[in-house]
Amino acid sequence: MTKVENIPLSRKLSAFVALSKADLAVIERLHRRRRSFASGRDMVHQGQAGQAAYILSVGWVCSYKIQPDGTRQIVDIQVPGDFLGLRSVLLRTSDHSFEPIGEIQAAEVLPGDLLEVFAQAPRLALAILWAVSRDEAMVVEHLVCIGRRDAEARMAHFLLELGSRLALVKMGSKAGYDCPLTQYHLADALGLSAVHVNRVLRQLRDSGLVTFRDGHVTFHDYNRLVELAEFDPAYLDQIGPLLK
Amino acid sequence: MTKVENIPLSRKLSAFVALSKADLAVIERLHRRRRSFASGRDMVHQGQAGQAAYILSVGWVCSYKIQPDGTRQIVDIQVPGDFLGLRSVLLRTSDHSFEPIGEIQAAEVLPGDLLEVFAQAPRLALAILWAVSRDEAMVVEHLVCIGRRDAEARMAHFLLELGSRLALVKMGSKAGYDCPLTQYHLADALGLSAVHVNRVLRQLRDSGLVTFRDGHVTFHDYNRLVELAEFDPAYLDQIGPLLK
DNA sequence: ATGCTGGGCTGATCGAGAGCAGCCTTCGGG
DNA sequence: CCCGAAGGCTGCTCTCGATCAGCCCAGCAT
Repeated sequence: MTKVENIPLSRKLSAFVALSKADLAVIERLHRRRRSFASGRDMVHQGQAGQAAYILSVGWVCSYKIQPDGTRQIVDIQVPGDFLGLRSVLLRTSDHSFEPIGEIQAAEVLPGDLLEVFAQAPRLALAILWAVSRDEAMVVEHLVCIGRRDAEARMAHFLLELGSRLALVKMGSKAGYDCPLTQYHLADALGLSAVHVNRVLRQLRDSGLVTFRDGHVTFHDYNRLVELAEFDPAYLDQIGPLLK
Repeated sequence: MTKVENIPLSRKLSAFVALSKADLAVIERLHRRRRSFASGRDMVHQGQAGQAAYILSVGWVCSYKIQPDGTRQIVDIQVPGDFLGLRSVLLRTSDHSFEPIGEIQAAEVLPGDLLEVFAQAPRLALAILWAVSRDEAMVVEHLVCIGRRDAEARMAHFLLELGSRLALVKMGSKAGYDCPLTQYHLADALGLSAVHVNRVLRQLRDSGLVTFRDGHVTFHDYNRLVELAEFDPAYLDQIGPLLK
């Protein structure tokens, strides 16, 4: 068993709140029901009822919605330390599906566990609420990206955001990060065709900004990329006043 | 002062939970700090800190994000009974702006009020949490629309969703509803140009599906429109198991 | 009365990105 | 050893929707 301080969720929250021993103990307890899921097989399928939530500890997951015509839209990517499916605990049925990208490990969280956290570790509960708000802010930013930016900016923004999120859990830096996504994932996330994703990636590579290749993202000129993407990490970095 | 049962928030929540006398009393108390806002003047500007949240009682509001290049994306529309700005209470600064569409009235909600609700009316608190989740589900659906549907389907979906939401607070039906939005609002919400919005509206009108004109939306063939939009109101209608 | 502004409407042109078609490489399984 | 599938890559054509330009009408301020 990894040390509590190295559980991705601890790392992520620690970046914003000083976690007490008690908080860490609760985080550890939350991870008691470990589950593994195989690549590609949906963990939760849209429309499914009575779902648990999870805390992702190893691997990546994407949450998406499928249209009747077969096209899909990836709404969000989860990386280690992220919650997933919290909303399907509150609503009866899940409104979207979750697909593991590669083998993953996640801790199952039942409604009862949440009540426990809220009762025993209010400070941690607040931190979780904050994390949920942040996820929501990310979805909103994603919406803006798709609605109002061109393909190049979308891609740049997406890769930068992932970088920032991974940096929080020590899995990436301004130099780059490992990334198990395929170009199809990128297409489904950004509302583009796979073909066009390929071209955009080449464009970005040719202009010396960023390389996406062989499961690795390498930033060549972080600052110029930020500029191109109009990437403002404020919505990722800010901490709530209630947590200070 | 209107009767509590007719406050839009009561109407909306009543559609899903049986509210007790005590719950209604709390709702009434939440509406004690009434504010009016003039058309077009942002109530909250993106980046502004230390904001209150509001419960909208009269009029419509849109929440949007402005890009550096001036284009804007409307993320969501609020109609009577909706919360707005709840997230900016939890995060330090608001990540988007709110613009009243026409004169509006809203009740100010301070962080303290929320704590009060959670302490005194846990059932109502759950209902609020549910409402927030539902709002989130709407944003996700919006994202899918923009990412993976063409202009016509987007428009149809948008008008239908608004219709369903308004029906909840008795301000609309399958026949139609009053709608203060301009074609510019539609454009900014759907990620289209105003010009194209106009064309799409004409198309929908010419094919006898729906008319958007003079501040009124009229459905001519609700079922065919639902089909065109692939509109599935499941994400709007479902109630959480915890509330039953 | 006259201009001005906001909202709606239309035509013509242009371009980003979709769709289609096909090729290459790698990798895992019979 | 071969085959097929998955992922990546490229060229060509075509379409959806952006952009530009301009007109119309109603309301209102001067």
